[in-house]
Amino acid sequence: MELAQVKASCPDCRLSILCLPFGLQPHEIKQLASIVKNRRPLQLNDYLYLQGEECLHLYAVKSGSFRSFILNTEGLEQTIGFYLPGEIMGLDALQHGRYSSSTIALETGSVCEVPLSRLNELCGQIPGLQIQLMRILGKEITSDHDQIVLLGHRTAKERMASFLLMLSRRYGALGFSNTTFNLSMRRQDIANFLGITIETVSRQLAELSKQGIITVKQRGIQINDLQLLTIIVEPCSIHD
Amino acid sequence: MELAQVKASCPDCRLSILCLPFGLQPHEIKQLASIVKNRRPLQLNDYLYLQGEECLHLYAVKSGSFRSFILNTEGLEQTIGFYLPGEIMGLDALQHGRYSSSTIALETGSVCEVPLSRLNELCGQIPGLQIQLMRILGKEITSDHDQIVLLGHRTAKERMASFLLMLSRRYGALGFSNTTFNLSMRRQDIANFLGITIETVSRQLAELSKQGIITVKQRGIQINDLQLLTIIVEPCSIHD
DNA sequence: CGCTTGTTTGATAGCTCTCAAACGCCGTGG
DNA sequence: CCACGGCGTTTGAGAGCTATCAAACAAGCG
Repeated sequence: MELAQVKASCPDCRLSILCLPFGLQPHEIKQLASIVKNRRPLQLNDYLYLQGEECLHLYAVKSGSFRSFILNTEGLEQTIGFYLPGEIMGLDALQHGRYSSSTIALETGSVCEVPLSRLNELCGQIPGLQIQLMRILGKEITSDHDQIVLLGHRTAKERMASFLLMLSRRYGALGFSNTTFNLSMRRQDIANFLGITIETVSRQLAELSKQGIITVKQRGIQINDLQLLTIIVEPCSIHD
Repeated sequence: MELAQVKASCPDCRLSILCLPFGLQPHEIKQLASIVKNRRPLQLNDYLYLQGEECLHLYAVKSGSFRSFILNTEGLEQTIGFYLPGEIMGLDALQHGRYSSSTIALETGSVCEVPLSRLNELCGQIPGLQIQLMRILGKEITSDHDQIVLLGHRTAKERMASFLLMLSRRYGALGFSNTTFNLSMRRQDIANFLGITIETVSRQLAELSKQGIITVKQRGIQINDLQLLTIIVEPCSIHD
């Protein structure tokens, strides 16, 4: 039995400025909250949804973190992305109404469940909600494009630096430290996401650590020099 | 002076089943057509829009083909995707209202210009249009995810085969031959898109040609064995 | 015909993968 | 409290794929 199918409280949620309610009037946020439900918390390795499943809901991360991945014909996982609080999951189902990836909890976490049909109705009534949904979709697209550039044109060191900077920015935007954080994913997940092997991830982290740019303690990451990390990603040299 | 700023004729357009009008009622399609304008044709290497420019319009390809790319801090182009007739360009601007990539004509072609503000209004009035726009955005996201998988986990040969199959499918969907077509892009564009070098593109095409799977004559491609090409992309082996 | 641009082909170097083994953390159980 | 085993991670050595560099080749055009 579902225990926690209670109404969400978007008006009081500290994540609302990153999430669907952004830019809406208080009464509109209440309308939105009325269709959103809190799902029972998920534990490590619980599936939020499965690839191929009919998509009836989008999900917003309330707490914890998630990993989405695609299974190829050989049955191998290929990690597509990670989700942190305030981010929307399930957007890849909008084309055909079925999730084209699976999403799994990387740690204990909770999500808000948004019924797709009700959301579509509400978009017709609240122009600002439609705009914000478009913005979120646009963000997904631009971040996918960034990932395409990363995978197409970056070395292992640059990928690793870029990954750490991306997490730094996202944690920072959430109000957490942008220099000290814990990785919620395994090395294997990072490697798969970056299109390299876990050995290469390990070696690049060791290298950055040896240079003093970061400090690594298991899942714990401390960035000692954000600027150096940025320079690795964007050499800014002028040779064409 | 703009010469061809005439109204678009979505109701008569053979691409409408692939494009924004899909699923709409005839009178709704007329409404849509009333806000869409035909822009003057573009020639090879004409820019449709520039990265960083304010986004006032989305564009649908009417004829020809286009390439979108991102300039990195070193001034190097990184090709994000190619657009064929019926496809929508500019979606990556929905996040911030500015194009995050540039798009350029690969040959003489024409586009339909869709004012973003009018489109948003119309989405509020026509639920089906909002749905279809979501579907198109979802398609962009899933195809970006496919590209992420390709760049993250595929060899040069698999990338080349996958690229040809993708074009085959898209040309087929347009009613053209799915086995014989001309590449509108240079080898350099293909290489950049696939995250490999032009020499590798050339070698892989030569290899596929030597195996008799395809026949290459300059830009002309003929696929002699679609099934073999598919097997290269999806080995379907069962080892985990 | 010569120039420019784009493509193909060849030889070598280098980055990352693969394979292998050691290491460390952490739970369980004696 | 400590031994043990499982899992994830780190480290090392060698191979392989693709990039790089170089030059020949083809096509289009004045």
